[in-house]
Amino acid sequence: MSETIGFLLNDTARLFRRSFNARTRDSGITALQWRLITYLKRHEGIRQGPLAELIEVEPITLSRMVDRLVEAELVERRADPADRRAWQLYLTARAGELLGGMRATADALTSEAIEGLTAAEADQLIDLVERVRANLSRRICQKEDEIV
Amino acid sequence: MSETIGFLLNDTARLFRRSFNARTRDSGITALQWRLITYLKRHEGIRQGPLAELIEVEPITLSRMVDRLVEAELVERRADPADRRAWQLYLTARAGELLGGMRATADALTSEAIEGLTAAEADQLIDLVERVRANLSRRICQKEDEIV
DNA sequence: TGAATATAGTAGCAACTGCTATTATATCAT
DNA sequence: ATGATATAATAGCAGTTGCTACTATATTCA
Repeated sequence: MSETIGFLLNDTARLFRRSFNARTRDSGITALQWRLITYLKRHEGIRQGPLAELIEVEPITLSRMVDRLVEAELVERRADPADRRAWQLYLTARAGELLGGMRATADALTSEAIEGLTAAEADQLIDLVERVRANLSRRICQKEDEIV
Repeated sequence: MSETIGFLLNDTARLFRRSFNARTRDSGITALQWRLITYLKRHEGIRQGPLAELIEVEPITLSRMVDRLVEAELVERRADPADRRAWQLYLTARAGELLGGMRATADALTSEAIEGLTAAEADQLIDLVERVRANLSRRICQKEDEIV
């Protein structure tokens, strides 16, 4: 049964996404797009590479998410004056407008998800998952090759 | 910060998948395909619908995973003699051969993921995530509509 | 300065996921 | 028995994710 943790986390994360997306379908924005926007909110002007590293996805994954957000007029790419290969990312005014409602939705979903957990248990959940993430994140940085 | 749990779970699950896939690339089988096979191992002859419900994905999602596994000659669809709309799913001999190696890989990855956690903490992690999953799963079954 | 190397980002391909709509078959009610 | 409804599975469309390979630009070092 030792594979349970990985599958369990995967299932739970998927249910989270599904629930969030079901509630925000009208807005046309998904859970993961919203997440990207919240990161961007605190790092305006960041380049794609560092942002990809920050949220631990591959650059190409981020690139495509940005494509869609630009298409939806939520994010703006501006040329980096210091490096002609790079883009700097900025939120549009429209993104700012969306943030409030999304936040309320996310808060409500989170409350429902941790229903029945004490505050201490919720804290511990976060702590434990963060430790697991750190373990896996370290592995990824080692590129898996050295492990065999 | 209350959206953290959802994102945290999502990130961690993704890192899990990535790590697993990096180790099993040679075999040509992904983490999620392997998971489906382990379920099938214990429910041979099950139909697609009930299996989709069991692993809590949409029927169409399962249908496509089965498509690929059939293509890879790991799963076999047999017509249900009692219902001409339905398929019964069976593992092939080839799937059985793969299971052993995969299991070892999954076990190793799990150990690394929970490195630094005591046995009690690992148990608690599973317990807490399962409770969250149950909360979300209940929501999904209510179809989200009644919640507004 | 000019060649080798590194970095920022993207293209093609493919797997996973779900929504809405559709087809084929089964069941139920009249 | 037949018409209405329900169920099993799939088709089209789209978002997320990552691998490998590639282009364009920057940096380094010889």
